[in-house]
Amino acid sequence: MKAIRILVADDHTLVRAGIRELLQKIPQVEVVAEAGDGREALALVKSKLPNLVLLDIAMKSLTGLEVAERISKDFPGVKVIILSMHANEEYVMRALRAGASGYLLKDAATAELDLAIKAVSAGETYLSPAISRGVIDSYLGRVEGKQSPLDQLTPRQREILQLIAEGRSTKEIAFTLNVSVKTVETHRAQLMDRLDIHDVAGLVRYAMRVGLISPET
Amino acid sequence: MKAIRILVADDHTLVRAGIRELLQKIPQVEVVAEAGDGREALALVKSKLPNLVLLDIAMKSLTGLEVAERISKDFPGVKVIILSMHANEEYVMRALRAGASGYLLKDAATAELDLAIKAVSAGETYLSPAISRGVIDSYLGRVEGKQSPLDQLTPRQREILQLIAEGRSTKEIAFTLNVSVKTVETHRAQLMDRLDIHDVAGLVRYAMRVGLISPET
DNA sequence: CCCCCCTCTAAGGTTTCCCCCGATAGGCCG
DNA sequence: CGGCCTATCGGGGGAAACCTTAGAGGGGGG
Repeated sequence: MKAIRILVADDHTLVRAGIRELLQKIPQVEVVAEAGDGREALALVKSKLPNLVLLDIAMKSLTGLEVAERISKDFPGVKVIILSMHANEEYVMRALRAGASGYLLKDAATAELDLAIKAVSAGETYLSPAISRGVIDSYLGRVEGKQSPLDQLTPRQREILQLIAEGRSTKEIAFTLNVSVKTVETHRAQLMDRLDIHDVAGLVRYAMRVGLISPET
Repeated sequence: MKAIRILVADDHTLVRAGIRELLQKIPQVEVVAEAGDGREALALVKSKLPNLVLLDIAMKSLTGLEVAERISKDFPGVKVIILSMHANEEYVMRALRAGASGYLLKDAATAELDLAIKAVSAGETYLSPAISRGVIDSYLGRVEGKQSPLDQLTPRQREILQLIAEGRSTKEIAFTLNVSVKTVETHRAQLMDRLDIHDVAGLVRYAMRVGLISPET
């Protein structure tokens, strides 16, 4: 049986290296690339075509959720496991909706990593015990998923909102996304319109509320 | 030469295991124990008497900073390196004051781990480059130290920072405070200079960190 | 099948704001 | 007294935001 080719994406170099070491001890697993942010992760998925991607949820430039969404759209064969520090139900829901096959807490047992990878590779879904509990509860309680406020934005708008909230200037954003400054201006105007927020400060606070960025970003 | 005996404390099992793997690849380093929270770390220091302790800053029951403080009081021979995700200057200062000999960012290069351990074992102090910069700056600015983050701003500057973070425009602020737009601009420029933050988004996040505003504001 | 809506892209023109310079006046401290 | 810090303003030029308009492409409904 051939090895499972894995891409690891996490913005903290040490954590990433550590995970990589752990993975290398698992037989039939090969780490083919590492990414330090969301955009890089996406590019590497394209070029390396891994079988599975381990995505940290809190990354610069594109969140793990955003990346998961694109992967499952553009590369349906590539499995995604979200790595997160938080058992936040909102995150879990968004992760699953974004097409992730697994959601692993960073304080999971080491053995879970192995388990999760094997399960997901086999086409199943793996959730850390601490959160599958919550998902089941919510399944029993309400089937109707409450929609995230971010759903009122297009993916492009979310992306630009995140970059704005990270403090990037319009020019930088335009350069990063390879579009013109005018385009970015339009997106910003439109997303501000939709959110009914008309200043940068409000955007930053909004982005923080919905988890697009953290205060330390 | 005998091995450096190390204790690793971090509440995320996966991260801890990863770090352990990284450490085991360094010659003359032996991981003698792992702790999942602050209290456990302290107990293990007592029973295992390691030469060096790697402490995550964000731990349950006792933070890494508190643990560091106790270690340097009760076991002055035990060196401490703080591991943190944030280059937050406040944290760095508290860590150093708590007796830590090193402050390592989790997004540090893998090689830094080795470097830091060697330096600290030799009685020196190691700070990740990204933060030693800030420490040096602040050393050059004020030798007597003592700054709770907001204390470096004048009352007027704090007031204006808060209004900016609440999303008020320069013009509105000027009107509210009964001063000219130019005055507000000057204050803003000066406070940005002091905080070394050069965009509104950064100001908003800063204001939130220090509690000047809340996400719901 | 065609048309309309949505999304992403973009430009031109106007307005507003930001930044770099400088300046004055009062308070505080050695 | 002579700095140093704080708070207060202004001018001018360049950069950025804002308003309007619009085309290309995808997807759904009549």
